[in-house]
Amino acid sequence: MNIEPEACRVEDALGILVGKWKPIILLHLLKEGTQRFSELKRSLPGITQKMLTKQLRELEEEDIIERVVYPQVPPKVEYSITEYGRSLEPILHAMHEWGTKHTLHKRQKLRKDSM
Amino acid sequence: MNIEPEACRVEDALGILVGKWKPIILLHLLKEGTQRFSELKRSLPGITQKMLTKQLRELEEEDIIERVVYPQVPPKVEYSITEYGRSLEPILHAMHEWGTKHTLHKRQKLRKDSM
DNA sequence: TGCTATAGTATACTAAAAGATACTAATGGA
DNA sequence: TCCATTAGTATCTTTTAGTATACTATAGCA
Repeated sequence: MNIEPEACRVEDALGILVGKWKPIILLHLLKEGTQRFSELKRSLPGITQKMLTKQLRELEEEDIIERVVYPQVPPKVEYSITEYGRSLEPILHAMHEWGTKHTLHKRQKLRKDSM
Repeated sequence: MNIEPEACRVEDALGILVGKWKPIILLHLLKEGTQRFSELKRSLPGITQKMLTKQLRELEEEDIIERVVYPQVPPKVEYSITEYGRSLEPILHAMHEWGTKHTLHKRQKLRKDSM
């Protein structure tokens, strides 16, 4: 792994995953498959329309998700993970694994600190 | 992988890695081993003292790095990755791998768009 | 005596991310 | 006729992240 500033690409992956909502959006699309805008919104309690739209547009821009508009009223727009987007799965998985262990670690630390 | 909001731990890993400087700091410590504050600062062109201190403190707080102060003047403080911190390596590696592919992907997309 | 080096802290500032709230178009149904 | 529905925009405010710059203590050295 070449970590020289010019060659280090860790930031690229990070840049795509970063944001309060992006990881959850991706995990949902990975798990549930194609989802409508309103379905995603319901799955993400607390997100505003504006934020959801923004995150989706950014992910679309990077070819991570695909947006399909059905020309009907009321509107219907479906989002799904692209094949390319699926390649992020190992990272998300590694982070989830680590996060689970981290929770234990923190818990142990708390116990130790309170002794 | 359980992605339910209460059980999803992806954010934990992300939270630790996020920041303009944290990944680079970690990669440097992983590659070079123990480093003094000033060595790190020289390795991170553009970072301010305040930022470096802040990032290091946050990483220390999470047990990712260890800080050792030598009681001498001028001061000497050494930072190194903990065993626990090393467990982040798979994530960093996966991100680096992905980032490398992503660069190619973007390049191909640009070529396609300009046709 | 005054300078350098080290690892910081203090204060003020700017920029970016996120949140709150209100608004829109067009159709189908009561 | 009026209301609900959907997938958004438009504006504004707040919060957080990051930058710039100046300051500190103290030993050793010229």
